[in-house]
Amino acid sequence: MKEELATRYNPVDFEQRIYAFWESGGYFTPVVDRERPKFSIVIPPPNVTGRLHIGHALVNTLQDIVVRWKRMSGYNTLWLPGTDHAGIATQMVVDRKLTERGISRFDIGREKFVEEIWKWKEQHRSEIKDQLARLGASADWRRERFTLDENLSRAVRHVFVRLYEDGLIYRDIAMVNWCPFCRTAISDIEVEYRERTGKLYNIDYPIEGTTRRLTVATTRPETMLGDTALAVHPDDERYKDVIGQTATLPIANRQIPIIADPILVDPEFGTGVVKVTPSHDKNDYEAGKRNNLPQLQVIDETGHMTSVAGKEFEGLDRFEARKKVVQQLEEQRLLAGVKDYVHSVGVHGKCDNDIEPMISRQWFVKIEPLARPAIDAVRNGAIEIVPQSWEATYFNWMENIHDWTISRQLWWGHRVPAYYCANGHTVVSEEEPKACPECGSESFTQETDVLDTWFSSGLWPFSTMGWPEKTPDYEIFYPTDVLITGFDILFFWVARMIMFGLRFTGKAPFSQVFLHGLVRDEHGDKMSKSKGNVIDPITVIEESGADALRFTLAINTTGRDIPLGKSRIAGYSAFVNKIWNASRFALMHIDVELKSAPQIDRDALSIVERWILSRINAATNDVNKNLSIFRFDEAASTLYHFFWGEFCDWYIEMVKPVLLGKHGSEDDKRRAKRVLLEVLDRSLRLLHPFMPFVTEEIWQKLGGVEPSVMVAPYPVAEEFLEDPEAERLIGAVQQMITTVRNARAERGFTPKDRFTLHVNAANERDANFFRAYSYLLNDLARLDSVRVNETAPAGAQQDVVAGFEIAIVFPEKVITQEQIGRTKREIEKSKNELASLDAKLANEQFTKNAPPQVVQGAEARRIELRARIEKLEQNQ
RNA sequence: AGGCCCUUAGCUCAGCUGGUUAGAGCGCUACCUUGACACGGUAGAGGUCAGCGGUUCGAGUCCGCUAGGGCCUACCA
Repeated sequence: MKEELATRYNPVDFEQRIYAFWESGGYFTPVVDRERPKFSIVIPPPNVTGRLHIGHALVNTLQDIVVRWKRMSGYNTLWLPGTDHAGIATQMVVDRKLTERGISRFDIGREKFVEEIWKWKEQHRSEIKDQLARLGASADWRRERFTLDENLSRAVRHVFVRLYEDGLIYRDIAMVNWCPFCRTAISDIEVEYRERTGKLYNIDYPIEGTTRRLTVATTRPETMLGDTALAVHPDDERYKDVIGQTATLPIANRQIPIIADPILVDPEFGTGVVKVTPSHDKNDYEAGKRNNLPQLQVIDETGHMTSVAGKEFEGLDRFEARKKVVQQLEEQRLLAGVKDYVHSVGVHGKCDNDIEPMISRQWFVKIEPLARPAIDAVRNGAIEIVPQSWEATYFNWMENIHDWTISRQLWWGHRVPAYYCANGHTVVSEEEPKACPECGSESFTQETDVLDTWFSSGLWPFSTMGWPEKTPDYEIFYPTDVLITGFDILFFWVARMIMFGLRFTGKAPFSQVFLHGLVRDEHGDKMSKSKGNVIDPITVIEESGADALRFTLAINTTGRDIPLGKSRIAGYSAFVNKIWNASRFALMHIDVELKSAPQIDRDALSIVERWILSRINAATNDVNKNLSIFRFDEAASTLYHFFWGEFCDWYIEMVKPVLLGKHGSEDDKRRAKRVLLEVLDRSLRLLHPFMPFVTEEIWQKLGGVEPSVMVAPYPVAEEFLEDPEAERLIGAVQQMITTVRNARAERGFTPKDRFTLHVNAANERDANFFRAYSYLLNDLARLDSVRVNETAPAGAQQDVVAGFEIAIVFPEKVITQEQIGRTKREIEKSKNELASLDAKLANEQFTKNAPPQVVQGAEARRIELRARIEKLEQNQ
């Protein structure tokens, strides 16, 4: 035998050593073999911007559970890891670092800045890898990818060119969401809306040639400098007469038309008059186009006022300009009122600055033709979303999808593969063109915009496999099987992968999507630095071990939010400790190695052994079933209760007398050791996907054939291990033991006091069982003897347990008040239940309509209740 | 405004196609240092399943309404 397990469970002692053992053994790497059934999955690539948080710990734990389970179940398994260049996020972080050093990115220029990011990226990539390794992620690091790798970049250019040639990518001047802080356009879904209490300003616009004024409400008075019309509803009686007249725009003193627009104006809302600012509001932009209104840009791309806004406003920050406009309106007595107003404001999710709608020239993907097949794929079942309720959200978004703004005015990312020749012609091609096909010019400048990060991550499942080349990896491992990710990136990422995958590979990139919930604190609140409830996974791993963290995450993953707190982790850390100690106990007695252990002779097993094998078989069945439907919580819970509640609490206690030589023969002992080894081995293999480190550390001591538990076969349920008789009899023994312990505690006896237990068995087979296995009752219920089918003396406490009449003979008749009250309550409860059962069984509708087993169950229960009531009444 | 989801023990949650006595973890109470484990063992207390109505022989589970909460999308002059 190998050296023994350490006395204390201390994960820090072995987790990193074990990970190195796996990695050097090459167990994470699948074979390149087209014949073997495969299972493949790609990681949602973390951003290269920093430390992994608890959400990463969750998503990667879940993936690793599935991956280890599939690998052990015989699949040629690939888990492909990697990182995302995360355009804006990464550029922002590096920019900030430079600023701390007193350097502006504009000082060093694009090329140098991008070099800086690459340096920074390289360092963080390895940190991310290390952190995933600490978690136990069995990803194939030999295939690690990065979205800016040469191969992946080629895939991006290829897709861009094909979409352009198909007319699905176009360049246009349009109103987009602009972040004045990041100085780039962003797409609609990158805008987050925040409820905010602002002000609603009522501004009077004098009508030219009259004394009448039209009052307009706005939350953004500074944009009035760019107004080019006022609008009313054509059917609004109040304003019919002013349509076609002109109003004076205050401050700017420009004349603007009063127009009618039924789309823009809701006569029920506010004053029914709207100011129209085509350059700085989405709806006004559309209205401007409908009515041929001029566009006046008064705010620039940095959020400052332009010269168009007027001399005294030029260069002012938009919020400063707001104050100044309000002040001037007040002075001119044109401010009709100000009130607090709660509305939602669009901010850029990455930097939290207010979005500025802005007209600019951008690249777009015409998305509707891509969305249609992606909707169909989910609708016809080619892709299954779990939990299914997310499908509604998916359809709702996909069916109302808007064109995707893909260009970003950043330096970090995939540069748009469009080239402009000296004569202004545009050439879109994967490589820089030699000559312009239109004019023959050989001088080109490449588009400076880069692509939205999600454009490249949308190709992730196949670009990482070598596509557009038909590489062996692509042919073997694509499409992938499952995608596991958070619901928060359903639109950003999942939907885009489906659209691109279908269009370019002709296949759905995965057949199942599991969307997990958000990790929250133990009270269900969002984790945030300001609340101080953030749990750092690496700290947890250092304190409690990766296995405890993983198990806690798994057993709380239901498809909704996942509450996580210190006390929970402590609870499952106790479980890992329990596994450790139970294994230590087992290893003290086990004296053969797995690889040389003799076959178990099924016919020679004791009932206790048949029972535990039947139980682990049921657990095995349950775990496999639940893993296949992503019920990580159920699978983990089953293992928890099997190992602790059945294996430790009952089985180990039941075999102790045999192992310690207090009961049975040497043969019995040898067989008990063999079964103990069997159950421990199966348990460790079952538990391995959830807690890979501790199971490996222990399993190594068992001397198995395989070099690692991670490549040992995952147990599958076997029908011949099911044993209803053993479950019935051992179940009865357990209930009897509990009943005796209960009576002992309630009558105030100590564990040293011994009693006699009488058991009545209706048939000889059961009677023989109780005679042969009386040592179980004697030992675990602390009895002096068990009498089978003998008449119990008067005064014994009678009961019916699991269908057997029992009687406990106490050394003296001690009945406490507690006991009397309890018996009364028990009798009353049983009588109530009996009454309702009687009524039920008397009802023909029930006996006729209910399934036979339900009726039979009710009848059996009635018989037991009657017997029990009779016995309990004798105790009074 | 539209959609999705939630309301079950003190706390956080399970309860799969409706079927015996509604479960778990943590917390709580009492007892126990028994030769794997006090990160332990044994026993126990604790629930009108948000409310109302309906379908059914039977509802925590299905349907409708009401109240409260969360999330997403759209809009907000």
